[in-house]
Amino acid sequence: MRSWENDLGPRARNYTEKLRSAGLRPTRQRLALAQLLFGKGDRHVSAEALHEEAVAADVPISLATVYNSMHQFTAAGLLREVTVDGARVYFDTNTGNHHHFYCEDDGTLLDIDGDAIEVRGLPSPPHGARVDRVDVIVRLKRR
Amino acid sequence: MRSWENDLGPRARNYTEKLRSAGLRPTRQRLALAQLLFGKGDRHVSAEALHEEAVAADVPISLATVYNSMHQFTAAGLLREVTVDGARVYFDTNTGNHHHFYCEDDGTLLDIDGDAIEVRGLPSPPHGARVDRVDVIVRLKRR
DNA sequence: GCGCTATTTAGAAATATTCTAAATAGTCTG
DNA sequence: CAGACTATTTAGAATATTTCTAAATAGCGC
Repeated sequence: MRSWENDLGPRARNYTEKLRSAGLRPTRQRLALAQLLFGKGDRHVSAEALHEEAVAADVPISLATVYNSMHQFTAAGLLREVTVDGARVYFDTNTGNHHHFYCEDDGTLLDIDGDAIEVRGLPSPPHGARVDRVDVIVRLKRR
Repeated sequence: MRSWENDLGPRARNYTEKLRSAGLRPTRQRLALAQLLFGKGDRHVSAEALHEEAVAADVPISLATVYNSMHQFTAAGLLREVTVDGARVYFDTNTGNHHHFYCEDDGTLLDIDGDAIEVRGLPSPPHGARVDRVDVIVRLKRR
């Protein structure tokens, strides 16, 4: 038995269902990514980093598939994209109401509970547009 | 007399002073960019777009110089970088307290006066970090 | 298992940005 | 204003991230 099969373990069925209800076939690659992403706590991860994790866990997967899957997960509401610097996109496993601290020095992200924050005085959107989401990014520097 | 010299016109001295007080030599390229950027109202512009404008105005300038200058202007506090989607960086001539509407359909940016908005309940930053800036991005979709 | 289609893949391509080192242009001095 | 000194600009190569392509593979229903 190969390692990636072993690693999926008894939880595999959970993600199988999760993917199926999102309308995504539970392939080995998507199951492995789901496990890495949702297996333990909220995460902020780049495609490149996730690919490295998968490879390190002996899951054979290409970078293109990681990108494909991340976008499919995002479209299905399983992930959210976070853009904080022009350089790369992070995928956030927390899809609930929340915002972010962004540490400009080391590029780390930290969740801020959405219920803790209130944004007042927002002007109404221009004609013909509706508000899709409000993102608050608190940019940090080392003191 | 070449066109870019002509185009700089009587305002050139203003930007000369503006650049000098920012610690930047008033070169022809920087003067032309300053004119394009600050000549009329607040703007959100990408390096590529600004380069095209300059070329269209018969200002001989390379894309590398546009990038260099934008970063120098930003470091000098004359511009601000705005990141809304991973694809590119916008340079914003409004360096005051404000936020943005971002139209996801066509990529346009619109300023929101910073005094109109209040963000309440912000948690204190993690130990050793200070808040550099709070960015509010209101993402819009067509209705 | 068979066949159908979705998915994955390697590698090329596209896009945005940065780097390099050689040429050019401001500025200061006399 | 010529000469020298250094900052700036430049073309083009390099890098980084993400997307595309079309060929191979793998789920899944029968």
